[in-house]
Amino acid sequence: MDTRQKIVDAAITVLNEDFSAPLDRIAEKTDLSRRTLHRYFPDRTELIEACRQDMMQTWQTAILQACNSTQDPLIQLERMLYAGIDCGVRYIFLHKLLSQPDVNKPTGVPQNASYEAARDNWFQLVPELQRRGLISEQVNVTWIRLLFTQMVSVTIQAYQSGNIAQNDIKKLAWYSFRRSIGME
Amino acid sequence: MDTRQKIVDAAITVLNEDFSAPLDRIAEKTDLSRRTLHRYFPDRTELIEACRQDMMQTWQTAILQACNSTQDPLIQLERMLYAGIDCGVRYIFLHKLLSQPDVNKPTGVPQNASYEAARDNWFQLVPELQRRGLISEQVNVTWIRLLFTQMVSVTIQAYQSGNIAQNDIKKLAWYSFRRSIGME
DNA sequence: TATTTATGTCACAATAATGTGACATATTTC
DNA sequence: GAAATATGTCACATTATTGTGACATAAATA
Repeated sequence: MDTRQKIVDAAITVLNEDFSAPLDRIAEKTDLSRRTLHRYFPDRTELIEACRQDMMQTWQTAILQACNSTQDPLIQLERMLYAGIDCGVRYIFLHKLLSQPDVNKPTGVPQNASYEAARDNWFQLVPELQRRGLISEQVNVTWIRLLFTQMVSVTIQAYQSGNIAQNDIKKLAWYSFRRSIGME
Repeated sequence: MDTRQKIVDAAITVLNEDFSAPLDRIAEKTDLSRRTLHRYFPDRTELIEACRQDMMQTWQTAILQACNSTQDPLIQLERMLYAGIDCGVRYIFLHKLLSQPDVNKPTGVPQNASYEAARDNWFQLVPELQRRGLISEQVNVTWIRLLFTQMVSVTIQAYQSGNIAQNDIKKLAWYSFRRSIGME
């Protein structure tokens, strides 16, 4: 498997739990030496940048696929949740990273364009569902977005805990999520 | 206000976001010098330990109060959620810390006794509600516990976002939570 | 006011983390 | 098997972080 990707994967996992974790921690997780890690990523910031790119790419692809797979916004929402879960820690870390603007490179360049597009998809979806009366108008869009993100997080933790049947865990997540936002 | 407490508060907030954050970051948040911080806490581990104590104490007090305020387990659950929200970042960080056993001091001494008691209250509550048929037996206890924790997290983020009316935010949290675990 | 108490500033040593060069050893590719 | 490529090991300089002592200054208190 691609070494570079292996490093990014490990970095995403480690940094998601502890953003200031030393690079040794990441190298250790990949079973590579720190020296090798530095061969792929000259310094810490470049590694983080690579993570950001990777996360955005993965998420964008997943969300577009979810949107294009059907016209029904309800099913779109469901598949977006599954997409988030499939992206796993990537999804979590991405949103954590983007919500801490101080971490981002201070370049005014909006490299996020395609991500923004994906995000817009999301934001349009909820009001659409509200118009159709499927989600209560009472529930704030911000609130729903937070619930969504955290539901992905919960699901990942549940996977890791091993205390829950892996088969129906996604369905369970969808059940809890849609009810939490007032559906059905 | 108590300086020591001010430091612990800042530490909990900062370390919750970034566990390996340098002490300067915490000192900065308190508007104290790092030197002063070191006068109260000789080293990093002692500060973290103080945080742990503080968090356990706060949470234990809150949860006991919630339990003793009524006999109705349903209302107990609701008040426990409010208690978690009131504890704020404390609650989040406490559970994050306790779920990473490597971080804890390797002393086999169970200083957590009283906390454990508080935790047991929690764990007895859900099965009780399931017995009474108020929560579906289908939903796993682990899953509920994760949802609970994340709901506290969501609420705190919602507070911070400023996009949601502060008044009814707790009720909203309770609404989303109880529905997510299959109630009503 | 004199004295304690809390805090700040600065300098400093000790340790930890980062990033790089030089060279050895696998591993792959041709 | 030889060349190219990837990785490991070690040494090293640099920087960041940590923790402490010495002294100054501000604030509270007697």
